[in-house]
Amino acid sequence: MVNDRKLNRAEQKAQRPIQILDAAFEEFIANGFATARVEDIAERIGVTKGTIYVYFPTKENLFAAMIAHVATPFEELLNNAGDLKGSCADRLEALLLLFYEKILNNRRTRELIRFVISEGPRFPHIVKKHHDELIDPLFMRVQALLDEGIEAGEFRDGPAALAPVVFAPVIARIMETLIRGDSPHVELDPYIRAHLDLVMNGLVIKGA
Amino acid sequence: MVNDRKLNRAEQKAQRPIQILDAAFEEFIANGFATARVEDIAERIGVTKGTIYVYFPTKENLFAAMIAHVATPFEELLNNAGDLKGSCADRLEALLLLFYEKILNNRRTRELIRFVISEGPRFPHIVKKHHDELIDPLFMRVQALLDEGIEAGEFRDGPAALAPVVFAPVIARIMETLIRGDSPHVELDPYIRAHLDLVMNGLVIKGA
Amino acid sequence: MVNDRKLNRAEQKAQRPIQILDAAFEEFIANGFATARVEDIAERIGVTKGTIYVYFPTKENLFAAMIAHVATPFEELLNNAGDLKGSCADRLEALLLLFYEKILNNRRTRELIRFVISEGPRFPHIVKKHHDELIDPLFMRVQALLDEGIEAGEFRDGPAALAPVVFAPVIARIMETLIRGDSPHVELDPYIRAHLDLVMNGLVIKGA
Amino acid sequence: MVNDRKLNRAEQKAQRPIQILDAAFEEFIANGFATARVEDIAERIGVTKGTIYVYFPTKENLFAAMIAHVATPFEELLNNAGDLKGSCADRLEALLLLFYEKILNNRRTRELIRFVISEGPRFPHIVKKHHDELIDPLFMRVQALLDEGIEAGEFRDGPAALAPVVFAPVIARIMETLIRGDSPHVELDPYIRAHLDLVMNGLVIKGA
DNA sequence: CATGAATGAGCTTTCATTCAT
DNA sequence: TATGAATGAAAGCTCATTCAT
Repeated sequence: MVNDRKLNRAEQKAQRPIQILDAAFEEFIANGFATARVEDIAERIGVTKGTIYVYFPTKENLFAAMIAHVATPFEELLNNAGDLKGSCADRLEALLLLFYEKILNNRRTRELIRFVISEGPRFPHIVKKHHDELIDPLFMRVQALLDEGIEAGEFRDGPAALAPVVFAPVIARIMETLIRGDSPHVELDPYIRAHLDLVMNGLVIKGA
Repeated sequence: MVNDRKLNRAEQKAQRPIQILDAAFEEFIANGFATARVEDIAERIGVTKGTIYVYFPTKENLFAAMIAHVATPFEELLNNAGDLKGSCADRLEALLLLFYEKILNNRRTRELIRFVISEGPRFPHIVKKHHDELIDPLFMRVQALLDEGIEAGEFRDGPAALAPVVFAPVIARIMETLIRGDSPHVELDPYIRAHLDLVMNGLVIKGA
Repeated sequence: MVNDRKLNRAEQKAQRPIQILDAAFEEFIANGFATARVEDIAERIGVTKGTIYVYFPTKENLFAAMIAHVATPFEELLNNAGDLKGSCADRLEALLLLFYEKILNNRRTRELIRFVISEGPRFPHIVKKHHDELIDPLFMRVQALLDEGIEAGEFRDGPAALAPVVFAPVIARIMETLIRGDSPHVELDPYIRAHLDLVMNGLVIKGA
Repeated sequence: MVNDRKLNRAEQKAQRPIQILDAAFEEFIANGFATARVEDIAERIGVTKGTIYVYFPTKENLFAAMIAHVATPFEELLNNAGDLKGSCADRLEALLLLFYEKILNNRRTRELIRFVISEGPRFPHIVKKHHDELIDPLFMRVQALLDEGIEAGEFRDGPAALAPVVFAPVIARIMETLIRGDSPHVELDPYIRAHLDLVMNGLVIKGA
């Protein structure tokens, strides 16, 4: 019991920075960097302003730490993307579906992209980090698969085999979600089906 | 010359609001709504803070007016989009090229989209207006062409014929431009070619 | 006709300062000196800010001129007060009634007193002027009549024969009107009757 | 001494709002609501602007709180007024003397009346409160005593028995004090004597 | 560690005043 | 004379940040 409580306290303290970062995430997406108030972040977890400054020296610093915090799951995503099996077309399809599930369908990743667009001009390192650690690896992953498919004679060797274009509908859907929230113009399932259908018909060599 | 001077007073007055809106556009995209300073907007056109308030009662009001100001060219765009000729495939291609030229390649339109994403949560009417007057008409225009192509037997009647998916690479490219500025990962020409290639191969019935 | 119009124009110009002072009076009583806006004063007479400054160099100056303007009728009041006839008691009664009619019942005089109280601390010369030209002469007038009545054996020679006390109900009624506006606690007629009754019973020697 | 220091923190915090209200009182009577500067209020107690806003959300709010603060002593006054003994005439005299002492002779009460007159048009709730809680109860108290005296055969049953008229010299004297400050036209003692003398001679039935 | 009173720089907004026309 | 665009000195208010407890 005593042990338990001690552990809890210690654990609770260890949790504090994470609580703060989570609260900061919510407050920053709701209000943007400039408009969000440190006091409101503190209030979300039932502490006072001063406490935030125990853990983070400035608001800017807190913002950067929050970005790093919510960007963490990417590594996992990129790792999972390596385990696919089957034909190149099957793997491309699986990869795109994985992106819909892990990027679009994940609030943190989605809102991270909003930060990149809205705060990017004022926080260039966020943009750089976002590309170096998320976008570029994703594109490379897709491009590698496209190249492999061409080599294997599965995909047409045309200009169409450009990762950013193949990937574009995922991006566009994220944007729509960021802008419209949860009342989309077109349901997600038909959207994904149309995306895959277009890519498969546009890329795959029919006779193959 | 004499004429120039004669018109000066009246003209300058008529120009002032436009000067302000243009300056506001620059300052707001550079700093966002909350961070932009009214004084800096004034300085850009060589007047003082007070002058801004002669024309716009509040900063928020100025922001909204600026949005309306930069959104004006849309009407022109949508009008131009009606004059296309040729097969459905040709017209779809022409339409997409027009979008690249008029939307992606137009700084105002591009940055307008950044505002929609970054300030949307705090200015919901901007989002609504943007959709009602820009996005929805564009999608409807594309969808109408897709439907016409299917009816005419030019396009496959598959799930792929979904306007947002066909249009997605334009959106994705805008996003990349917003984020990376003028140093793109992939050059624009090959990107466009890949987009059109994918769409044509994915949609058009080959034998036709 | 031509003559008529010319005269009108000239007259109209001569009227301008008076129009401004009247408008200033209204605006200053509605909002106080600090809160009243020069622009609103101008608007009341259908001109623009600049016009006010053609006639009055500063807002403060305008305020002082307005005070002098609305204080003008006092001279007339004090002159009228000299023409009374009859016994001292009759003349005291007539004098008090005259005050009710000319001071209480005159919006300009009433509001002038509000200015003395509310702006007095910031405009000491208004207070001085108000006393030298209005209050002191009035008190002296009343006191002279009281002294005359005592001399004549009409009034008791007691401490009660103090002008400010005899005059007090007029002042108190002005205050009530300033504060409550047009919905008095007690109607004016019974109030005046009570005032005169008290004074006559308190002052006049019954057997006389 | 030790005690002094121990209580310091908690006490100082508890005192802060009162310090602010007292400072606000001084600044507002010196300059009026519109002209008074929050920064000057802060300076009076050796803090900065921001501190005021820790305790009061707006200047207007501070003003209203200040009014409530200085109006507190009224309750005490009205309670004291109930303990009088003796004949109706004696009690009336005692009551009027009490008013001179507690209302005229109390700077807070006096200046409160200035606020009612000068800021009343912009703060109607102050006027209402002032009447409901101060003026009306006072008049009712006086009127009750007058009625009792008439019933008891001590006072004449004439129109003179009107509380506002009987009370008027107190009001008028307050006004004079507000306007002239500490250099009155007539000394207070003879003024009060004249007031009581007039009332007693005007009201009391001599033979009684 | 956590608090929260206090700070002060900085921003929006107002408005008396000026001046070229 | 009259205008009204422009000014700029305030003033109210906010909030990231500090620090004694």
